[in-house]
Amino acid sequence: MAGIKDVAKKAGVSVSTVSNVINGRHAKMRAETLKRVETAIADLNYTPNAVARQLQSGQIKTLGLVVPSVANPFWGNVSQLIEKEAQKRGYQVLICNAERDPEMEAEYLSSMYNSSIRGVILGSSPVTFDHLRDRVDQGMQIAAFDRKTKGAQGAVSCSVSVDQALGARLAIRHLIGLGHTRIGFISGPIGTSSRSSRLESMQEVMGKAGLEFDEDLIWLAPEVVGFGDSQAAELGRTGIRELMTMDNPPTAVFSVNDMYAIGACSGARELGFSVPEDLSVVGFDDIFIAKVMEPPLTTVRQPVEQMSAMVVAKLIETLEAKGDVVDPHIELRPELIVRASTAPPKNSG
Amino acid sequence: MAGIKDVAKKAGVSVSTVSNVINGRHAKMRAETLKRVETAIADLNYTPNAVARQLQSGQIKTLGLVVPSVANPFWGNVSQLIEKEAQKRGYQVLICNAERDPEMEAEYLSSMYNSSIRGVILGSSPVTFDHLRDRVDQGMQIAAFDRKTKGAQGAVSCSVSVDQALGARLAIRHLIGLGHTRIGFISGPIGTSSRSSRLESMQEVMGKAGLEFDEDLIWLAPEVVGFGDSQAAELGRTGIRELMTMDNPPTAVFSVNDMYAIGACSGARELGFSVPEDLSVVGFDDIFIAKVMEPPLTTVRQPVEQMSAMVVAKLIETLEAKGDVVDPHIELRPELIVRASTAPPKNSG
DNA sequence: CTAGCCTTGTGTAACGTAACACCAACGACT
DNA sequence: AGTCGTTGGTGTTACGTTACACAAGGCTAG
Repeated sequence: MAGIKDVAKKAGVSVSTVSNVINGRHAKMRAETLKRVETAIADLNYTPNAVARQLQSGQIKTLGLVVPSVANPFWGNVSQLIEKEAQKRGYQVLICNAERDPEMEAEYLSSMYNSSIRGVILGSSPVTFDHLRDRVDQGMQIAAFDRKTKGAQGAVSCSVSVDQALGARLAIRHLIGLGHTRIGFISGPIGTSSRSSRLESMQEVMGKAGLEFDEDLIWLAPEVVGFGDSQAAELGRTGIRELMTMDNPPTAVFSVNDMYAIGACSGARELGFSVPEDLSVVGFDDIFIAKVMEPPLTTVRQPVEQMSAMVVAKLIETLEAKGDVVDPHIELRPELIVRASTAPPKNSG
Repeated sequence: MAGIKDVAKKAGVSVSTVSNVINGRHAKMRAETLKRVETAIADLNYTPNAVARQLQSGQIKTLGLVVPSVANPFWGNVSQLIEKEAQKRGYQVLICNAERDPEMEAEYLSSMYNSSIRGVILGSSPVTFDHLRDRVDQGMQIAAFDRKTKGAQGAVSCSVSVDQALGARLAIRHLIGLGHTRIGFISGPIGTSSRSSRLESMQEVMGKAGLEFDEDLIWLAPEVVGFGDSQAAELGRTGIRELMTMDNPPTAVFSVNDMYAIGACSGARELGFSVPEDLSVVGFDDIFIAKVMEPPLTTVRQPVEQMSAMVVAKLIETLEAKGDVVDPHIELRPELIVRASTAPPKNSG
């Protein structure tokens, strides 16, 4: 409860002097005065009020981070990496679970804006940015974690992402290379840029390979506003059940992320199919579970450590730069990690 | 950038009037005045500055949440549940990953204190509270999510947890009931209250059952300051390797949480042991993966939805209450979920 | 006719800090 | 002796909001 004034009084100096001490500007200060102030601070157990500081300076060293849900280990991991990187640079991070709901997203951004936060990382960015337009106009800097600018209509000032299309290509080519021709796709609603890229790229690769692309093999979870990712595995399970009980089921399936893939493996097993003998499964992200599950999951790895470090760097650079940031849009290459959940289809082997 | 003054000028009223409008105190206001103010607000795209509000009121509707790491799906899930519950009551949540490091914990608490946050939920509470004593003395209210007051020395003002000892009892009795006599324990460093409760209870149950408790069967990960939970599965894998390559390996293992259990299953498989035939594994928490992994994991479930709702309620009540809170310490019953990772030991079957 | 009371606002002092301009004392130099 | 520069500070304003006391004008009642 002690304020700078109390310290000043106790030390017998002015508030300005105390302020100078707090902010390390004691170069031209007598050692004795400095010591008096420091003792007063210690005696009163004084710590500067961050709120008042902020109001005065107008600055705040906090970054916003909007993710679908930290209940998904991918986003949990990313959140922690981003927080750590930001901390290194003296920034805090405010994590928000927006559950891919544009309305929540808009609300979080407003609330951040009102708290003077001016830099936000969007983990899973929406297809359109209309709902964030006002914030952008007010000067918020938005960094995207999953897309390049395409379609962002100038709303995004920097971005770091994996080449989504390449990721899907790697996955599908791998399956085609194994001899699969009927390949399914399992995903939640296509409400984000990354998801639509992955699906489109899959269709393209199959087309180029001269394979028929059966629309029935695309399974999308029903559109629910505000679902967390905790149910993603459940949805994957439901999806694979519907796909595998069709007349002409797929022999392989590409999941939009590892959570759905885990669910798909589990669901297939329940129906008596074994992975990879009866069904090959490829995921996306390479969350830690992919390696330790049974069978270990073949998946497309995103280099999250590198990506996290880079978004934080780019966003802070954007925030602090006077002029333009060099090379604000970075796209990294994902990597296919082949493990044991994929194999040639039965009848071809 | 528009402030309340700009609005006042534009609407031709005083700042007080604008403030009244913002805060919904327009009961005794002429409709025409109200409308003028509202139009001015809309025209200027004005939104109140949260920082200034806070400074003025001294109040802030934000709760701190300190967890080991949101990279662990258990804590990711809990974080989201707590955030949701807090939101219902008009509070925001500031999530911090302290990685079970007392120093980080202390730093986060200080930083929160300086930002006027007065209520904090400690997800995984440390064995001692010495490093937080100063904050408590300054009036911060701490809610524990994993223990009753025992040992908290008055530092914790409310708590909601599962009966840790009961959870361990359920797990060990289940294994004993199946005929196991050599039961291992796998965990990270015993740096938290919940972990030591679980281990102690395990030893007690085995003693009462007349079973020898072999100290060699306790595997603890090496003490590393500031490890996240992302490596927990890896550690479980390492742990089971060491245990299973002993001269007289265990036939069952109780893991301090599901992450270690997943790692243990994976590590056992790598050595050629199958779960549950050669080794039974019991986890703790019941994270979503437990259900979908292969084999599905037998584990002790914590009712996290209920617990999350309750801590938030108790903490807010503590914060807002004038007097004492009724029944501030709640202990819920965990539940053993028997799935397929446990079976009778080979030689007994 | 005036005291008293509503109605509908207004003016100003906080909240805790940082920035900026300013100032007293003293020695050195011309 | 007067001027200048340096050292080591000080006083005040502003940040954007809310709270609280108060005021102008009209209406009512005795």
